[in-house]
Amino acid sequence: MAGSRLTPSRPCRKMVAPIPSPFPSRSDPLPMDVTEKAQTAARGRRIRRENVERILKAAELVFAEAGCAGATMADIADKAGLPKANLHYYFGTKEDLYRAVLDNILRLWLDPLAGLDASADPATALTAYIRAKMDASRLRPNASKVFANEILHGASQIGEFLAEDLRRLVDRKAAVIEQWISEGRMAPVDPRQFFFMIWSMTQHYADFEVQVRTVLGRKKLTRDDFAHFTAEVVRMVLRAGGLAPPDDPVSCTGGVPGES
Amino acid sequence: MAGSRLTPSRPCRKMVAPIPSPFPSRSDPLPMDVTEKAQTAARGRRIRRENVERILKAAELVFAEAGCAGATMADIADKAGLPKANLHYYFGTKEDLYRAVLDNILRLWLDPLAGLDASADPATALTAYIRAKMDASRLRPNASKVFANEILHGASQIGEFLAEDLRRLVDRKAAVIEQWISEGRMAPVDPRQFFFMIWSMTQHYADFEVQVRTVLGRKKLTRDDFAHFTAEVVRMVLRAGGLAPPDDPVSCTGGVPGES
DNA sequence: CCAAATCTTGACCATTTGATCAGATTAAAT
DNA sequence: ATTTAATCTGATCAAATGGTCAAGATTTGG
Repeated sequence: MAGSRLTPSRPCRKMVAPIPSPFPSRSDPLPMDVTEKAQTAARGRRIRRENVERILKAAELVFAEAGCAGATMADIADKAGLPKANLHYYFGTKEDLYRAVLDNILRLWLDPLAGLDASADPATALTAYIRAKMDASRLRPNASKVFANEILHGASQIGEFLAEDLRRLVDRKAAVIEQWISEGRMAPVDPRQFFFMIWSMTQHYADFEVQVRTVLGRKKLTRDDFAHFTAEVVRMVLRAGGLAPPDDPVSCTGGVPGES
Repeated sequence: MAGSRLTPSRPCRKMVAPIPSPFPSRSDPLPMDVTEKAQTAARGRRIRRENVERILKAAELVFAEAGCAGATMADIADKAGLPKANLHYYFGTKEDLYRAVLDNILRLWLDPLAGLDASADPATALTAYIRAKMDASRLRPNASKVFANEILHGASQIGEFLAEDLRRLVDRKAAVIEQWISEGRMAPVDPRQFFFMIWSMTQHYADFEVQVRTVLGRKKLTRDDFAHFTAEVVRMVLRAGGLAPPDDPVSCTGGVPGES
């Protein structure tokens, strides 16, 4: 279990906490005994699986709304419909729970980009990528917010993820962009800045949703609103990359598991 | 003074707190007596002015690093080099201090966009705007982070600012873009989405600095790094708006007061 | 130089909140 | 059925933290 007895370690306040491993770790259900048969059990035990799921869902919501420090175990417990002591039973500490929520999100984070293939048509591939990201912003805004919050406050929990997994993936995909450029199929751009552009623009619609909504004078953003945003983002990004819009064989919108 | 005796009001946790007025309010130094001669005094009293400045600076840093809920008065006091009780003397509550920090930032927020003039050359005007925003991200990253954090968690403190001041300004400047479009000087884009693009891209370099730095493998982002980012952002945004790069009479970088 | 106003600050609360635990309850295994 | 493992949970605690206060120090105004 993580340090918590002797060193309170100030859960989320200053975040000098230990940085977790990059990916393969499964950090949520540890109290079974000490993490040992957590793997086998995580699949088997029905009750455990259901409760873990419920807690993670509630936690993502609360962490998104209040940040790591602002979230309270009591609030999460309420939203999950379980007594507070139960959260500590499944997840040792608040920080452990926070990390578990982050873990889920990280997994989700790399997927869309991983699909970018050099052999595809640039405009088509990028359009699909942007759509996937916009879908994620629409369907999993809380995941995006938790991630944004973590980065915003120093990424002390996911430093290794950024430096290892994400960095590697970006290196690989930057090569794809560079290849397209060298083949004359795209305007010359710094591939990494190009990715930053796509990330910031698409995530903006989740992280800054309140601002978007308010400036637009909307009460609530609808599916149609998002369709418009998506089309507009695609247009602008493609032009930024010196690309004509793809033939658009069919306006498939991809899709992400989703929560709301 | 704000409610704190009977209704703890949970400062930053859930943010159901009262929304401040849009702009003309000066919410920082109220303990003098009850805000009355705050205005005249704020200018006069030397000690007060210096301490208020010191506290605000430290507060912006801590709020940026830890968020509103994660920040502690003790930490801010340390960074400001003053005893904690002193903060409560100048600013009533933590929430008041947070609002004062936000107030400063909001003022800073509208300025660059306000300069966008319809009579100017689109490419030149937008380039200047983007540079101003990138300078702000480089020189006042903490301001950007505090703002981002506030939006991310529901903007309960600046709802009125968004709905009134910012909305109005955006409406006015969207008209400028639309005019340029109708004059055939820009590609047709949704002006508001275009602004979102500029905001998200430029603020990304402050709010997500850790990610940018880590993915790029840098230890620290230099002035040159930012110059490169800026050039790249300008290029991409202009292309997105169907604009050729401006003649660039002189590569003036504008400038923002700055803190670091 | 005196008095009023302003500022300073260590000591001190009250509340919040993460975390623990032991006994009760339920599910799984034999 | 009986034992073992897993789960539940109310009560409780200790630390962290926002906020208060009153006495003292300093500055300002006349």
